[in-house]
Amino acid sequence: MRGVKIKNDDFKRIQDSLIFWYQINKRNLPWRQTNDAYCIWLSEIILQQTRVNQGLPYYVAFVETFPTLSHFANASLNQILKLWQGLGYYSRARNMHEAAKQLIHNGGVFPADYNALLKIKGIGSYTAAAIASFAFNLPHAVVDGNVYRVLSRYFGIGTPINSAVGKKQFAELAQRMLPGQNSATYNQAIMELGALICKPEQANCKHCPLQLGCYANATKQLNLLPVKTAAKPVKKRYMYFVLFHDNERLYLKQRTDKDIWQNLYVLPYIETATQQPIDKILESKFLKEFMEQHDVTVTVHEKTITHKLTHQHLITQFVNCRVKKLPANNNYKLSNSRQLNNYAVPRLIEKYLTEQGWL
DNA sequence: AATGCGGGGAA
DNA sequence: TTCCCAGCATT
Repeated sequence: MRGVKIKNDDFKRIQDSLIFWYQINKRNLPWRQTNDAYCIWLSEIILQQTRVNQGLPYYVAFVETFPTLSHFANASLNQILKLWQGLGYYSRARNMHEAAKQLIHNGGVFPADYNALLKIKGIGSYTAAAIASFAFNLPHAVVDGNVYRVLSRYFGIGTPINSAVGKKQFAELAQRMLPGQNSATYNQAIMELGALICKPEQANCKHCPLQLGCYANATKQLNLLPVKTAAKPVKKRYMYFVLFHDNERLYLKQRTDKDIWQNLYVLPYIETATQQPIDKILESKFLKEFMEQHDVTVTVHEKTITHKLTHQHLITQFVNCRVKKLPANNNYKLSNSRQLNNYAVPRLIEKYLTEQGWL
């Protein structure tokens, strides 16, 4: 990588090129039609680690269902989680709900100040800058995955973006790059360039407004930048879910541990340290007792389903246990098909229940 | 500084 | 398959 020597003269040209390109090529996205802090906040949280195409329908649904901060704050967490279902990283929904209640308690307005925004649950450096910029037109540079990519490639900066040093370096550079005028448009522009042109793979350099002067383009190192320290290998988990039901109602359990899917509902399950033949699971205490006490019709879903999360792979298998009448149980919540619509469940469970005709 | 947290789209 | 997405909280 080349040494980072940047003349301030370069900045004006880069800023103007980016903004000019953006005005012509920007996507028409609903959160770009507003400067309402609540809507900006909602969109930014939804878009954390989430592509626009995936988050867009959720944003529309949330604005529709909860038009204002106070609507959002007054909803129940379960209601919010249900609407969030399928989007992942559910702590975002929990943090938003807490933040909303807190904000309403303090008068119901978002602070027009970067450091005050930073104190709000679920708002980190990126989101604080985004809200400060897009809602209040304050001069704070956003630094997200797009910005890391564009800056590291253009300037040839090889500092790992997930190191403390790298974060500081890129944050300072991004802030220096920020124009005094039109900073909000510039922030949108550099992210849009990263999303549409300076993509992780197959960057479209031929149509890039910054191709002249771009280090990675000149040296053909697009695939080497940005630098990121290696991630840990994914962990494997083995989970066996059981659909206890009587055709009318089924058992659900809400997850409470600091683990995946916190606060969401799942079917009763057992987890094992290693993969087990399903017969072994059927003989386990978990199922055996139930089968001895009831007249059970067992149907095993023979194929295992691997549900891939970013940091762990869940090797799962489903068992259908039908009884004549499902009794109440202190460990589980009874739910019929209609009530099921009020409980947020992980995608994995949603798919199985849909397959089985419950959703 | 390291770790955990979802789900899906693109190549 | 692999990568990574408008990141953040916790330890």
